[in-house]
Amino acid sequence: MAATAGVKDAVRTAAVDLFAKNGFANTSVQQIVDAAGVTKGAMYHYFCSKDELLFGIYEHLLTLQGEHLAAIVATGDTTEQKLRAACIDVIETSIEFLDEGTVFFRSAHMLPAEKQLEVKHRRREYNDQFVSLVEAGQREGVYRTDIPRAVLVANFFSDLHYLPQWYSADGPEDGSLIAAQLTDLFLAGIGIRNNSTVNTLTKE
Amino acid sequence: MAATAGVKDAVRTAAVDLFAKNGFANTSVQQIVDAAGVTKGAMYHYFCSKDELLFGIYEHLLTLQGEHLAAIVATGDTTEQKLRAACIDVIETSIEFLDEGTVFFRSAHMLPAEKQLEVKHRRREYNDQFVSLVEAGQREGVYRTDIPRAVLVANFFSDLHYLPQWYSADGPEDGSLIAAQLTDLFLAGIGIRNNSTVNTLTKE
DNA sequence: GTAGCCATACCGAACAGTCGGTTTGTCTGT
DNA sequence: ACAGACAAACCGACTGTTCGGTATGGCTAC
Repeated sequence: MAATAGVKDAVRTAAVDLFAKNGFANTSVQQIVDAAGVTKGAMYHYFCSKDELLFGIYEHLLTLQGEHLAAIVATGDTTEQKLRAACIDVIETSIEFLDEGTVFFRSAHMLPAEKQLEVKHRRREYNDQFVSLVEAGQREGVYRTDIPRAVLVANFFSDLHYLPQWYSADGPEDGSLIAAQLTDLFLAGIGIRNNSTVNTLTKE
Repeated sequence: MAATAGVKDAVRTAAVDLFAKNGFANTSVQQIVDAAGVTKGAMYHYFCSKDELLFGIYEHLLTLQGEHLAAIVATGDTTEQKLRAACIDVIETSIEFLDEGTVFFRSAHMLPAEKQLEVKHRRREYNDQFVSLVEAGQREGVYRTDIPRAVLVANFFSDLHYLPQWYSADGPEDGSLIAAQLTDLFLAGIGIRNNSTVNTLTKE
């Protein structure tokens, strides 16, 4: 089943799949290697622990989304364009890696304390960049200031957490459409006025 | 440490605490009974399994929030008043039982499949009642109809899921204030126009 | 009152199974 | 012959649960 060249990938794929379906603690190393079509010896030749398998999932997502956000911030767009692009991107990425997201939000506490700190730190970096965008928008007078920034931002990140719980790729809705809709709801909520733009957005 | 009369309560409290802090799978029965100041024998005299301990947490929250929502729906208020009250209540309840919420959203997949189904079913009941309120508001022309109801509602429930991850009781913000703010953000997002009312709301 | 009876509450050692990880050995290409 | 890539057997630690047994306290018969 696994590609001839690619024990690592086969193990990773199987691990994400099983972790998402049954949870990290309920998935044994034996189940993973069976699903990947390899043996424990092969797996431990490439990965030094089960924890590392889990941490790899976090690494991958955090790096990917961090790079995306940095690229968006570095453009010459307006603050509003940047924030919208950032929202759309992170939702679309979360949909693309839905299984990873499931594991991410459910099993972070299973990581060894040291790795948990690293994840926390890197998430904070993402969060801070995001907050900066909102702050800039507030200074420009386009976002409301009557609610703490932390609450405004939490209101958006919550969508990412919940996504793996309700979104189904088999559903009638396309990922990009959902991304546009959730982004619109968020921006409508934090805007000075509620200018609905979702109808034009979904066409571009 | 445990009240002289109350092995059950002592165990329950300790279990919620440890499950929230270390996760269900990482908490051994021995740890629970040690923290509760009782023995395993005593615990298994009252609870037939570790799973039942977990399920009890779900039962409690689901029953409580279900009753609250039913009471709100049964009032003679307008749809808008009902929806606002429902939002405020469920956020406040989630803050009051923050540890339970942590366990709820993180460890549901650890339940035996049969119990998982029951939880799913009862959550669907809550969800359906909530959707009905939004639907009524749409018919009355006060909520937008350009985004699927499922997305509108998911956008709110997501806040509940995320709450245990960022809200801290030690923080500067009061629970009721956060509830009003998050509710306002949600209602502003789904409203035909974005009428900010949070300033008056937090005074009432 | 008090002796006998019994249900309930509780104890804690032991069991049986599972798991992550390691050791040892084999095969293959160079 | 030697090193990297694996396979298979194995180990020690830990877990949820069980179960034989003890302590307590109320009820009944006399």
